[in-house]
Amino acid sequence: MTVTIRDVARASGVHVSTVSRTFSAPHMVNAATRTRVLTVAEELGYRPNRAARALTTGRTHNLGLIVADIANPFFPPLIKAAHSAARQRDYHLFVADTDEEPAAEEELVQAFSKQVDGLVLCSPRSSNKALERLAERVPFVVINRRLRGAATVLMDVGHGARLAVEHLAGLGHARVALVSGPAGSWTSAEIRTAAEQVPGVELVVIGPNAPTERGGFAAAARVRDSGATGVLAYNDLVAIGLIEGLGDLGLSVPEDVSVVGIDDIVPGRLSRPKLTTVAMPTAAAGRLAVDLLIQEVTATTSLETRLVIRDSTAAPR
Amino acid sequence: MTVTIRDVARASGVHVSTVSRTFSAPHMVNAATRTRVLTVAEELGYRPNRAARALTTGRTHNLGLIVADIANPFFPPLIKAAHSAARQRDYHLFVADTDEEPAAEEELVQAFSKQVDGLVLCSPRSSNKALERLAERVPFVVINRRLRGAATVLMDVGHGARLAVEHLAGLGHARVALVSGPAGSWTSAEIRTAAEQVPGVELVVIGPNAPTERGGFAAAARVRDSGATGVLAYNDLVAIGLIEGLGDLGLSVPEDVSVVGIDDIVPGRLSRPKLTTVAMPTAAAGRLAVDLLIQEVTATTSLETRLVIRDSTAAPR
DNA sequence: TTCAAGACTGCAAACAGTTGCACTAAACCT
DNA sequence: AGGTTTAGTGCAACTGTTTGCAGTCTTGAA
Repeated sequence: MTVTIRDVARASGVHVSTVSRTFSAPHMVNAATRTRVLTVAEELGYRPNRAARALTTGRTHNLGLIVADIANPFFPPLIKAAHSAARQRDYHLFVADTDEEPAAEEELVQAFSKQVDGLVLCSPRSSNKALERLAERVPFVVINRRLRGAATVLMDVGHGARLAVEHLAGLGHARVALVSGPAGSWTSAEIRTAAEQVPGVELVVIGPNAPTERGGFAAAARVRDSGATGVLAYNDLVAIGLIEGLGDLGLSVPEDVSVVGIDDIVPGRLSRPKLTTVAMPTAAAGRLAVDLLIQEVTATTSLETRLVIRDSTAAPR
Repeated sequence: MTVTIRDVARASGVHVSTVSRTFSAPHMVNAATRTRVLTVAEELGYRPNRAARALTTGRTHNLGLIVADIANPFFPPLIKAAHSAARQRDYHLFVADTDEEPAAEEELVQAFSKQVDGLVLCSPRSSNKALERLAERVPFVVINRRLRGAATVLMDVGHGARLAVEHLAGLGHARVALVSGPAGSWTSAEIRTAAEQVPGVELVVIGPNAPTERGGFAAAARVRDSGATGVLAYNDLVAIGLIEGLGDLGLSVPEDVSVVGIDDIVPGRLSRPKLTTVAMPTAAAGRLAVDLLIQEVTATTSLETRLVIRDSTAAPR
């Protein structure tokens, strides 16, 4: 049925080990034999069975990527970039979704451990010690979370948040609301610390909030009541929801309130007004994580973020 | 290093075959032995190696999903649903992106063939004969394309398009523009045929266009010149681009022109005006495709679409 | 001419599991 | 009591590939 290395060996009159070598160590086999084997293999449609190969070599040439929610617009560009980086080096990529459940995370890591050479974990929610335990089973790199001992890829939201608040300050906003994310989120803390350090603006924190449109929508009244004229939202979805909520309260953006989001997801570019936001280098992060994994280097990288100014910010009235 | 079936066998005083059976055929082993093996395995942290298992059984318990572009908002909900369906039955999912290149498609199918029990191909662009050839190597189910002999999951865009045009007609639009997609697209043809069948409206086709915002933006002038007051766009991105383009020409939606999109992607819900659109059951399609694959049934399914009326359509002036 | 080195290639033992077959006891029938 | 079934377990071959070792054949040098 399926054509194996033995079929190729038989058909080309050499031993299986020679066939094996023409694929995994071509320089060790005579040029003539090599081309003969290669053409026979081509004719027969032979492709080495990676699973079998993995058995002896211990390398599967597979990688895994675990995210909280595939359908969250933040992740697809990251997944795409990771896939492309993996593909370039002839790796295949498992993708998995934890549905925001930390338990699923651990389960998935375990399940993948024998089948991949490494994993990329995006913003993992598991405890430090759980992660340390898992690190013994399979190498991984973590995106968007600090974890000593593991390779990490960070996106410098802090810097981005500061840029955003400075931008608002520069426009003349003296009172800025921070519509924060879920309690205990590493990113949320990072944003807050950075935002607080900008001189000349009074920061009022509103939250915690769900990291969704609804979260933003629900925060609208509190934003209005805060007296802030500028807002930094936990992410673009929150920002979009907030803009809609403010609209329902009769406040328009950017005329009455300026809003800046974080992430630079596609819907932010498409919604009206076009969202001013902190662009996260998600594609770069995905690509880099995969490269680190394949090269087996343990490093901590911090990727730069930048501010994308569009139509949701302006000078206060 | 890594704990194998032999370690478990030794530690629990039975033969490897018994350990093997306690995992893959528990009813064949004595209850007492079974629990003993199980606890030992747990202590040692043993997990069966799926790749090794695949070697003898021929089943990998892996599935593959190939899409044109992971970052296109149309796909993530489908991927997520496919993943969740796979996970429920203890399958792992490879995800791959062809970057819109048919050649990559064939290459990926080949590369995956030995490593998966089946593949899901979303809107494959390869030729019929290429697909037929590939079908010999690995079972697959096709989404959004008719292919005799293969299991297919269709979403009935035709019906959706008809609903959309009827909706416009019902509002009083007598002349409707169809801003079509790329030449040769199955979907595009499907939409057109259906739209033409609605009585009482004059249909003008504008296209082909790139299936992106830019494609829609670029078509704005031709839409204005067509004299149509209602528009059905190839997809939501095109619709959003078109709305922006019309805006730049001084035409507002829905006051001057009504626009309906297709797909019901997230940005359509978030942009202003909120887009009236034909909802595609992408999640259902992903889930179903995986189920068909796992159950190895060859069926042709057509999923219903429905019209979601929001703010981008109204009666003409 | 003889030897050593080098280039290829074959042999066979892994890798981590599964599974048909054979074997042993115990239980069940007449 | 003797034969038959049945449950449980072990044995060993097999899956497709890699790889250390050993063997053969050239080739070049002394």
